[in-house]
Amino acid sequence: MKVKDIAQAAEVSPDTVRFYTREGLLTPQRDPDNNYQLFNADDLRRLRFARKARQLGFSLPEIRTIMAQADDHHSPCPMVRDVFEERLTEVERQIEELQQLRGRMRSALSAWKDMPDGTPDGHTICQLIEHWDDAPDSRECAS
Amino acid sequence: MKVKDIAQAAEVSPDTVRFYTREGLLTPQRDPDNNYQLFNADDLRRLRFARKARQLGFSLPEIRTIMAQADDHHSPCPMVRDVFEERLTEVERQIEELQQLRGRMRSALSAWKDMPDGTPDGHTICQLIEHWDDAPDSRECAS
DNA sequence: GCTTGACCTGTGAGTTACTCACAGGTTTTA
DNA sequence: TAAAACCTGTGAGTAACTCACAGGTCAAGC
Repeated sequence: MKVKDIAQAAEVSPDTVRFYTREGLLTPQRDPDNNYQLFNADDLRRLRFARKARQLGFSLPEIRTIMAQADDHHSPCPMVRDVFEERLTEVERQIEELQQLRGRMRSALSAWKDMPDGTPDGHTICQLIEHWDDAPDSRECAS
Repeated sequence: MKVKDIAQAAEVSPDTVRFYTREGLLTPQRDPDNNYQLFNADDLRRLRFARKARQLGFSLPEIRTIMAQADDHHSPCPMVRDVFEERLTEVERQIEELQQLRGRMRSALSAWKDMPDGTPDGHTICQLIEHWDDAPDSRECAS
């Protein structure tokens, strides 16, 4: 398989394939004639694995580590589970944050709509935003 | 006010102040003696406005445009509202996505915990991830 | 045999909103 | 007066790609 083939098979862009290769996640053979990269079924499995791991929130360095451990016949289990749980916590934090943001945005929009003719002047808008209550996460920053 | 003063007043880092200045969001005077940047109350208002707009999801270019329109005595209203509604939609989409991700992660973790001794081998983990059902957003990609 | 188009190669830069580092000048404090 | 704390501009680093460029290779049609 050449770049475009494996890219299509894994539903990613050829650029992503090249990028992953540069990053060492894929290590294709070379066609001695033309120096083209040749990917095999194992490369495809690794690429698909990488994509799914990305969807689950693993970073590329993490994925690289997992793959390296698997290649060395070590179980990447404990590490994977740790990272996984960290990621879950992070995802939950992000959901909270976004939900709060959504709430603030909705009340801003309704404040907007309650305006006399629905088109306040620039001043009013600036005041709306300026008098926004300071983010609830300003206290978290100290961590 | 010098950099550190305005930074403290707006609760941001001096680096952020310098960055915003570089980006043209702030246009301080200069002390002719030492070339230090001198910020006034208006700069502080702009900085606070920018920070709050950022919390509401506006990008720096958007904020720059809003401020420029306000400076020209144009009402930035319609644009602001449009951007705002787009951002709200985007935030809601992100919440959905993260909630689905959370669901998938939780079921992965529980599948994990149901394993015989809680420590499956690398193979099992890889299979867990490899047989992950392809992201629900793979259909959205076509847009 | 030759042109055209699609593919390949490596590399470097752009994206976002900062953050950090560096090297050197200035001001304040002890 | 010396050290600490601030200032200056600039350049690089962050994550995970994406895009662009310049040039090499290959398959198909004429």
